[in-house]
Amino acid sequence: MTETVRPTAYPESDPCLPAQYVPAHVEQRRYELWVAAGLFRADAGSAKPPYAIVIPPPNVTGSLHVGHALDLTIQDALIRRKRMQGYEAVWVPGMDHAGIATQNVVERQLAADGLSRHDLGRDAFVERVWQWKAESGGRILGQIRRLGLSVDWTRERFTMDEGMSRAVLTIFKRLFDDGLIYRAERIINWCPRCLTALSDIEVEHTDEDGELVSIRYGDGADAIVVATTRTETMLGDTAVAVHPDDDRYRHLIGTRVELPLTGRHIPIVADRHVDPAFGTGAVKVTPAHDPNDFEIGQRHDLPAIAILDERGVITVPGPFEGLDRFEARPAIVDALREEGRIVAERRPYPHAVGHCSRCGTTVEPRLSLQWFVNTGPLARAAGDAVRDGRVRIEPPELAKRYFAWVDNMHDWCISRQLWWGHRIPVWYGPAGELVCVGPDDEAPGTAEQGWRQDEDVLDTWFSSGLWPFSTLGWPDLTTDLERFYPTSVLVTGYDILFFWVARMMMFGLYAMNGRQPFDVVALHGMVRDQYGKKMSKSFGNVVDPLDWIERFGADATRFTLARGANPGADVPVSEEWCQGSRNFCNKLWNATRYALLNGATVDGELPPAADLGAVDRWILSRLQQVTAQVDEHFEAYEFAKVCDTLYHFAWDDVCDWYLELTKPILSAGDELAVARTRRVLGHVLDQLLRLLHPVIPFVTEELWTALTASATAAIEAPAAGIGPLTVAPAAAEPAGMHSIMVARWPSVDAAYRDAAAEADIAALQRIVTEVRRFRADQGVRPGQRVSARLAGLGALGGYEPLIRSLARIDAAGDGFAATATLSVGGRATVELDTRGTIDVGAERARLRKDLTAAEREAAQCRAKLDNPSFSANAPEQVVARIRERLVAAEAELDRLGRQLDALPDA
RNA sequence: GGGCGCGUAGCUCAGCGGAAGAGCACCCGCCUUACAAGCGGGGGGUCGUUGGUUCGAACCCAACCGUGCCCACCA
Repeated sequence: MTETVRPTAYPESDPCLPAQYVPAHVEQRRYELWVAAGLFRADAGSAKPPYAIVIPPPNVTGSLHVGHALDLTIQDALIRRKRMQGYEAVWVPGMDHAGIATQNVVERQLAADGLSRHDLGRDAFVERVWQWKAESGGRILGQIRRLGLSVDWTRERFTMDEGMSRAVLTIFKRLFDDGLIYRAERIINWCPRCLTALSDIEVEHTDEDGELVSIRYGDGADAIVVATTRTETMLGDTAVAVHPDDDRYRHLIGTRVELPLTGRHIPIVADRHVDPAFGTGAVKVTPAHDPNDFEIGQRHDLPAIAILDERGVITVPGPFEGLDRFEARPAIVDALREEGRIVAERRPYPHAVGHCSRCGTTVEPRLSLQWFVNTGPLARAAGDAVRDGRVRIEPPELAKRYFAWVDNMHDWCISRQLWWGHRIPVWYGPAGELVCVGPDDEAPGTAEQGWRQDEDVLDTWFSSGLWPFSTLGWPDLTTDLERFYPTSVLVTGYDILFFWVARMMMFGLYAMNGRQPFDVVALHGMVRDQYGKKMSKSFGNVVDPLDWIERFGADATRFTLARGANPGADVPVSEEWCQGSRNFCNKLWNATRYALLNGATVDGELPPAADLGAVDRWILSRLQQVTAQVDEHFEAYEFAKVCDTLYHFAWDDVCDWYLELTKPILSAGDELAVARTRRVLGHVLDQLLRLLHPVIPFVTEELWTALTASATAAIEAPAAGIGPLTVAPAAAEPAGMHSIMVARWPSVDAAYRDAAAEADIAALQRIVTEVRRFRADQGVRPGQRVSARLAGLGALGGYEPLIRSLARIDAAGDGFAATATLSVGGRATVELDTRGTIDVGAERARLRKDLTAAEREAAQCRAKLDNPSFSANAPEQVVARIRERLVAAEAELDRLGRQLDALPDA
């Protein structure tokens, strides 16, 4: 099968790429080609091993920020690599309806028109949210494309779509039937602005300066002093509690005391919860407004008197009625003071206060009737799955946090007094019946018959917790579910380890009969600015990934993020670094350009190592090493190391040395050697581009296509340049579209590991660098020729022309006089004729500096070797290495000394 | 109040028991025929402090100082 391929980023008449890479010419077009060719689509029916990732669904509200870009880049890199490795890789995209967040956004829009959701009514409001979802969601999908993410668009899901809703109903019913979902009156976190219950994780604690007020309840001998930061709740007190063993109060237990301002008398009870050492050792008990007090109330059968309405306004008849809770507090303190009840005021008194994570309003503990998940058994299973190794958390340190959370989880309040979300599938009948409805059930009765459905919706995290299996078709036993569950890895920020990961674990294990939702949880950190500061709008350091994509390209943006991504570590980024990444892409572009101009090819077998020179054997050996390292780092989710390894291999080894070393070879005219090096050059770039493709997909695709296509063209029609081409896919690759996406992931070929070649080229590099350094120290102009004699090259003898070319030194002719000698690695020497070029003062200074260094080195080695404990305890290898160092240092000292003596006087 | 992590070159970080590293920034010199989004060379760190373990410590242990994050129903 053949494909017509048209290289696109450069004119057809010009066989060479332009000197700069322009991402905008490539990215969007290339993405559409990939989608059109179906390269992102997974086939559940294939025989390949499965590899699956579900996208952490972004909230439909808003747009993707740079944190998403990091998260998604990592996943794309994993998916693209596995796809190249021959896995059936599926990446399921989708979005989350984000109940409270989305409802807030739409309510704000309404508020701008002076409307509330109640003006529209429930149905119209929800309709309005769906409209917003379409608009906002479309923007996110566009961003996913711009980032080049290879998600399977045929499998896109939304947490509110029909299949997901069935999943929600199904699991709700099952949990209900198993007694793991219940309805109860409890103290929950209440947001008086959003007017809904919140779960524990939706509450953010901050330390605030409050006031600790000590109030005397009762009078005379029976008086008792309590301390509180929430003075206004005293209106709802129904007891005072003391520790049963507290001698100060033992005589009061069972008596009643007057509650100021109310005329009520409340009992003094004994409860072990009270800490006698804190404050006065006596606690006011307000069962309706404090979780601890609620429990004390339960134990002592105390009434719960609610004093606040849902907006936090005092409802108790009297002088404080109608006051907001924060107005009531000072008012009540004043009133108590007037009565002489205030014993002490401590201010400021710092203590933690909970805030609604969505709007920042101080949450109010409120007694109300809500739905809960009994998390006990679910959380235990979620912990065990990690403890017994079925699920691996990466980095492992973060597992401690996971356990701390999962092992101490309270029951989960799942009902929300919102309109946007999955409505709780419970109906209440005329006689107080309660019926939980599953996906296949009818409503038990009509409104006329007196039946009504629960008004509340479920916490967003309830449906997100089903994501890894509901997106694959659950509750139906689909092929996707069978093939791709458990998913391979979950990639997300450590910030939602509790919010989301723990929920998915609980539900996944429960719904899928003990099978975990994913094998690995790979956690990354937060994107920060170049000083490690958190990004914030008010600080003005927020990076918009689209902005970077437009200015530097999607690849540069991705590379910048991946380059900082070590497991669990925060990722600092800056515009300068993104520029650096852009430069790197451009470097690859130009390296390929060089290769194309010099006839690099991927056609035909790679020559066996035995037929190759040291330069080619060296770069191939390095390639094997790098391939192995990249694999290792990928498997450890160490993307920063993947990038670092490839960056240095590409830039230092390939560009700075290999390409330079091939220049003399390719122009030497030995046809066979030229052909072989062209083949190696083609191979190295081919493999390098493949290794980089997961992280920087666009530029690698563009270059790889050009490299593989033009090589064929050069053979078929060397003179014609590059026109539309007919390219046969290389035999070893899967048939289909010619794309690096379906090219095989490089594997290590031990036959090309070559320690000798690596040592030889390392020596060559040292020689060249030494000469360059000498020239720079001496101020020898780059264009100025210096003649030199090389000796002791050994195996590098054949590379003298290369060395001369790179170091810019001429052969020694008649009248050559060695005036300076460089010794490299105790083996090769370079004698230079520096007459007319040398700066004697500079040379003397250089020699003295080197001499001092050598002296220090020798002294250090001697000190070690003279230490009997060292030779007794240190491993053989270490001792041998120190001996070698000493020998080398002494030889160096000798040489430098003689050279210094030989130097003419200034 | 508990728990976790981090302090290595000006900035961001890698190294985690045997000769102090990278990127960017900085200095010097170069339009060397793939690339000035580039090339060559260079300076710069008693690896937070103080003790300890070891023949040997940036690396292990302890304390302290600084810093960040997470969890938290002691009023």
